[in-house]
Amino acid sequence: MKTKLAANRIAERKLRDKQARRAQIISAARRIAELEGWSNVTVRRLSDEISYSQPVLYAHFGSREGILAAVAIEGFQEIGLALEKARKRAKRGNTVESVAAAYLEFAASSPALYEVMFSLSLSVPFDDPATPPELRFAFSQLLELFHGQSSKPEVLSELFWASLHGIAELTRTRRFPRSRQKERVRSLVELFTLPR
Amino acid sequence: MKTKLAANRIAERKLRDKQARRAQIISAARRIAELEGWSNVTVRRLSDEISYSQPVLYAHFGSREGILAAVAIEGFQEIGLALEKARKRAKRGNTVESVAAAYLEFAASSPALYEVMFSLSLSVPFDDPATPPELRFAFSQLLELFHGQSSKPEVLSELFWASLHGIAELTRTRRFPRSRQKERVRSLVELFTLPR
DNA sequence: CTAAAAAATCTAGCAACGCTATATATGATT
DNA sequence: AATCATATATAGCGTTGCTAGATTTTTTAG
Repeated sequence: MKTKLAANRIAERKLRDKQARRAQIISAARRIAELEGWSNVTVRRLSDEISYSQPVLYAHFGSREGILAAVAIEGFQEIGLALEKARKRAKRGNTVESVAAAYLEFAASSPALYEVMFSLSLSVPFDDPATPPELRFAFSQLLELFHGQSSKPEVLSELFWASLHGIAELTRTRRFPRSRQKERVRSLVELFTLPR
Repeated sequence: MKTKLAANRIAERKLRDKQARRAQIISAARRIAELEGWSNVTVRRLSDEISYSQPVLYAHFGSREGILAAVAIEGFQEIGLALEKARKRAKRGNTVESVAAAYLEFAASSPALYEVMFSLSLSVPFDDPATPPELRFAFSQLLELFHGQSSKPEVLSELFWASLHGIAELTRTRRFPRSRQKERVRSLVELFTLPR
């Protein structure tokens, strides 16, 4: 009897260790990516950083891409929370602007994270049930914005999302000069808050 | 004297050969990318396809990334021409819709090409003089659309471009269901043709 | 026409990558 | 304390981008 309880505690500790290491790996990947780009996030480099051999990483994530996917999902969770916060904080009628600003702020402040969220081919439709809940939650924050406002809230929020993504991406890759960013956002908000 | 002329003809022929091979390489890269994805476009594979050894490719492009960049520029040239055609063909007042459709059609019909056009870090601002003319021409087609229409044509066309790019990208990576594509485009056109 | 010079091309190999079969060490069980 | 299971490491495979050096081909010049 006593042994069973002990075994349980041991199993729990092992689980904790496992999760801690998983978090370490993800965190190291994010840090390196943000500082040196994703091409420097190699399995060898990560295994160095966490002082374990390579196969340990493969036990956790299966592949290098699995690691990136985990980081991407963390990113979707964070952007979802950021958008929710922005939406709830905003004064009535200001939600679109507030959310747009939060979205672009997120993309600009963690460019590598944002990059991996969309460069990966984990690529599943947003409304698919197989889609990770973090993604659905993030998108639901955009949906929320146009819920009562329009006859086609899905279409409008997809469009809004596409616009934000386009701005974020073209800014990240330096196609857009940062100088006009404020005007761009102002125009965007105007377009999406016009009476319809 | 005769020798000099002969030397000239030889130089010309060499130049032609060189350009032909360059075109072969770019073409092979595009074909493979479109059929099997960019990860299968390796320098060895390309050197096989054109029946030359690897160093020849490096003499032409300097690096694998150089090859991709050349493909990307070809892509910008083509999309520029496609947009110009669409703009000129359109009936008065229909230009926005026509160009939007052409843009998305281009992205959808050559996804790998479109991917490399934006995934690369050749990344230079659009109005920078160092930017390849192919890019500037493509963007000028969008600028043209809002030239008289708005007080800030740059901002509006940047916004339009971002929206199109967002839609293209989120469709390419299957985040957007194709089913609503028509409605998305209709809404987009509405937004950008509203009296302002 | 032939030998030297130049240009074009290939061979062979390096370092780094993702990934894994196999061996070894560590920890739990009886 | 001996056995078993689990965790971890070593070492290596095949492939990649890239390049130094050897070799062949083409051009030039006597």
